[in-house]
Amino acid sequence: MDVGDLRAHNRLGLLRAVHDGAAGRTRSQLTRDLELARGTASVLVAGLVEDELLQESPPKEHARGRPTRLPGPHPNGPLALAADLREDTWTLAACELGGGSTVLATRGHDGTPGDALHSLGAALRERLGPRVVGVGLSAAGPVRADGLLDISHLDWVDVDVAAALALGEVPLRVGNDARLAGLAEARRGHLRGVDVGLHVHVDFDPGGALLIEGRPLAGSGGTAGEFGHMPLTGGDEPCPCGARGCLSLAVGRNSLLRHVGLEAGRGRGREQAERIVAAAAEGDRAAVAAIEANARALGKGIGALVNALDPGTVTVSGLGVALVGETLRRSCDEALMEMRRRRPPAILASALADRGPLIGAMESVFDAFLTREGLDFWRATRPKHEM
Amino acid sequence: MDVGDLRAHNRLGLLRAVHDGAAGRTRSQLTRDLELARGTASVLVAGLVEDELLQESPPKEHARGRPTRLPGPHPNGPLALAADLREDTWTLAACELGGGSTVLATRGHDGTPGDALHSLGAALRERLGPRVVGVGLSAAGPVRADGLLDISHLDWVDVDVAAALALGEVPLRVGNDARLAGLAEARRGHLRGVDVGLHVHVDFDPGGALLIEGRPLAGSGGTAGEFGHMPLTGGDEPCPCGARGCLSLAVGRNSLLRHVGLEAGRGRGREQAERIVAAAAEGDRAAVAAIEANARALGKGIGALVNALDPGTVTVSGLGVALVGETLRRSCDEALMEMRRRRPPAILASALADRGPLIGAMESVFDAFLTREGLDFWRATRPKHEM
DNA sequence: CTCTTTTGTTCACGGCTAGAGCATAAACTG
DNA sequence: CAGTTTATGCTCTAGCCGTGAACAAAAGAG
Repeated sequence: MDVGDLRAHNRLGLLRAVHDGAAGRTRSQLTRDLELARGTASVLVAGLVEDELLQESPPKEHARGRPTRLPGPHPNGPLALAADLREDTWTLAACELGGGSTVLATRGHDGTPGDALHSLGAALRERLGPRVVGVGLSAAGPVRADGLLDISHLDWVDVDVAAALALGEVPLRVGNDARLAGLAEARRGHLRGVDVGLHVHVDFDPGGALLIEGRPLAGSGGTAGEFGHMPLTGGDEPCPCGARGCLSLAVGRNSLLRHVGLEAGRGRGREQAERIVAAAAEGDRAAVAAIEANARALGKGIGALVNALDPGTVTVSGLGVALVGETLRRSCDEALMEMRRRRPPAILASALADRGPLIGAMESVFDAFLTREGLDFWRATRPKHEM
Repeated sequence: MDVGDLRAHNRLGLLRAVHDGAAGRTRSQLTRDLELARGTASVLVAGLVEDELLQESPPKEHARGRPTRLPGPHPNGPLALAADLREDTWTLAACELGGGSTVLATRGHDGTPGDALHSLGAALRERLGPRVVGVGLSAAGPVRADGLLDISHLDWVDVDVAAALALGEVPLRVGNDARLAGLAEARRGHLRGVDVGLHVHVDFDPGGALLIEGRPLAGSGGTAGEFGHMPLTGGDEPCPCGARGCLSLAVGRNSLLRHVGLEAGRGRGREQAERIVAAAAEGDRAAVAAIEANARALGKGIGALVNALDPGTVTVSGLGVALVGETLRRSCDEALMEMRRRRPPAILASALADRGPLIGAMESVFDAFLTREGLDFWRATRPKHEM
C-alpha cells in the first residue's frame, strides 16, 4: 500500500459516508465523524467536487459560527440504474449518490426471459449515458457466480442475463432479490449498524442474507442465503429444489396457497396470496390458519438460524411482513436454546416496504463503484476541463 | 487515516505474512508477494528486527544471485500462551510468531472449575513474562460476549474464567473449542485460502464456525457456530439446550454412547466414545451402526448448512473425523439442493488432528496482537536500547 | 577468475496528512 | 446596528512515507 492508496482510502471513506448517510451530514460533521483534519477534508471535498462526484449546497439550519455546507450528489454525478424484476413486472429506477432515486418505468411482462429481459434491456439501453456507472438487477431466483440465473417456478434455467440485456460495456450486477433486500436493510433499514444481522425475504418461498458489518455473505458460489432449503418441516416431502422436508414447503406464497386449497406456483399467485393476507386481516378463518401456520414455520426457521449464527437483529420483508407477530415470535422463542432466550434478537418487519430489492440493486452498483478502480475509471472518462 | 497508519498497515501486513506463512518465506518472496518496493521492505524489516519482533536467518537453499534471508520469530519476540481445556485435562503451550509451539504442561483435573482453572491459572502465571503478549484458552462450551463460560455437561454455569485464572493485566482470549478449531483450520489447515469455509467440530455434541476470508463469524453475542442446535432430527425430543429435536441429539459422543446403550454425558465419556470408534473400525456391528447413524445425521446437518450458506469447503474435526466417509457424503448429498449437487463442497477431515483448538487459541491471541494497538503496546514496553 | 544474476541498501523526489494561524461568515449581545 | 463570539473554511509548512533508480554485495555459472 502506498501514499496514493492513502488518498484513495480517504476519498472513498468520505464518499461512502455521504452515500450511506443519505447526503444528510454537513462537511463539518463528516470531518469529525471520519476524524479528518479540517485541511484534509478541505482538499478531499475540493477534489471530489472537481471530479463532479459531489456538490456542496447550503444546509437548512445554521448553528452559531460560520455556516458549513452540505455535500451531496453532483448534478452531473454518477447514476446507478436499478431494476427489480418480478415474475410479472419489472421496475426501473435511476439512483444518485446518497440513495435518492426516481422511478423511470414500470412494465408488465409475460414471464418469459424473452419478453421480460428484452423489454427491460431496451428500457435500460435508452437510459444509458456517461453518468451511468452500472446497472443493478434484482431477480427472484438464485444467481450463480458465473452470472447465470435460474427462476425455477418460471422455468428459467441457466438464463444469461448479461447477454439478454445487451448493455455492452456497462457493468451489470445481478443479484438475488432476497439477498439484495437484506443488503438494503443493512444500509438503509433496521439492520443499519448491526454487527451481524439476519434478513429473511419471503416471496414464493423464503430466502435471505446474513449481513456481516453491512456486507451480505455471498457464499463461495455467490448463492448463500437459501435459508428456505434447510430440512425443518420434520417430514420428508420432496421439495422442487431436489431435497426433502425443506422449510420452503411450509413458508411462502406457495405454501399459503396450498393451505387454502389452491394450486401452488406458476404466474398469477402473487395476487392470490395478497388476497389471503387481506382476508386474514379481516378474520377469515381459513386465511388466518394459513398465515398462522406459515408464521409458526418461519419462526422455527428463524430460531434455527439464530441458534446457529447468533445475529443481533432479524428483519423480515416481502410476504413475510404479514407473518411477523406474536405467533412467529413465540415459535421462534420455542426453537431457541435456553442460552439465547435470555437475549433474543429483535424480529422486525422491514423498514423499506417492497422497495428493498430495488434499493439493494442500487447499493450493489455503488458498492462496485465506490472502490479505487471505480473512481479511477470515472475520473478517466470525465471530459477534461483544462488542457 | 494518516501516513502513520500507512506504515502500521505495511508493518502489520509483513508480520502477518510471516506468521501466516509459518516463517517459511524469504524476504525477497515476501517483497514480491506483498508488492512492496525493495527499499520499503528493507526499512520495514529493519524496523521489525529493531523492535525484536523478527530476526533474519540464512535460508536453507540458495538460488542464483545474492542470497536473501529468511525472516522468522525473534528469540526475544512475542509469545502467546495457548491452553486447551477439556473435560478432564488441560494442555498448555507456548507459541511464537509463525506458529511454532512447545507444549509446556499437561495435567488432569476433576471437572470442577475450582480444580481445573486453579491449576491452569497457576501454570499460566508461572510462565508469564515480558515476552507473553496474551493468553488464549479453548473451552468446550459457549463463551458469551461478557466473558462468562458455560459448560452444561460439567455443570459449569456463568464461570468467570478471567477471574479464576487471575492473570492480572495480561490479555486473555477465551474461545469456544469448536470455533477455535475452525479458526485453526482456516489459518493452517484445509480451509486456508477458502473464501467461505464451514468447520464442524464434534465433541460431546457438534459445534463449529463459519470462516469468512479466514476470520470466524463471531456472532452478535460472540456465540455463533452452535450448529448442533438446529432442529434437524425430525422429532421433538427435548435437548438439554432447552429446544427440541436438535441435531446434537443425533451427532456426537453423547449420541454415540446412547446408541450402544450406555448412559450419555458426564465425565468419563471420552474414552468410551473412542472405544466405540475403535470397535467400529474393527467391524463391531453395534459400533458400526452407531457410527453410521451419526454420520447420516451429520451429513444431513452439513447439507442444510451448505444449502443455507454456500461454503466452498467443509472441514470436520474431533470425533467427527471418524464420521467422514461415504455414508456422510451420501447423506449430505441427499440433503443438498439440486443446484448445489452440481458443485458440492469438499468435505474433509481436519488437517490438524486434535491440536485444532490449541492452535486456534494461539491464533486468537496473535490476531489481537497483530494490530496497530498490539504492536504499539509491544514497542512501548520494550526496554529502550539507546537513550 | 570474470561474468551474470539476484538481492539488499541508500537517497532524492513527489505525495500525503496534521496542525497551526489566519480569514470568514453567521448568530448573539446589548 | 455594531461589536463580540463561535464554528468553520482555507492556506502553508513540517514531518513522514513509499517509489524507483543507482549502486553495492554476494553467490553461482562458465
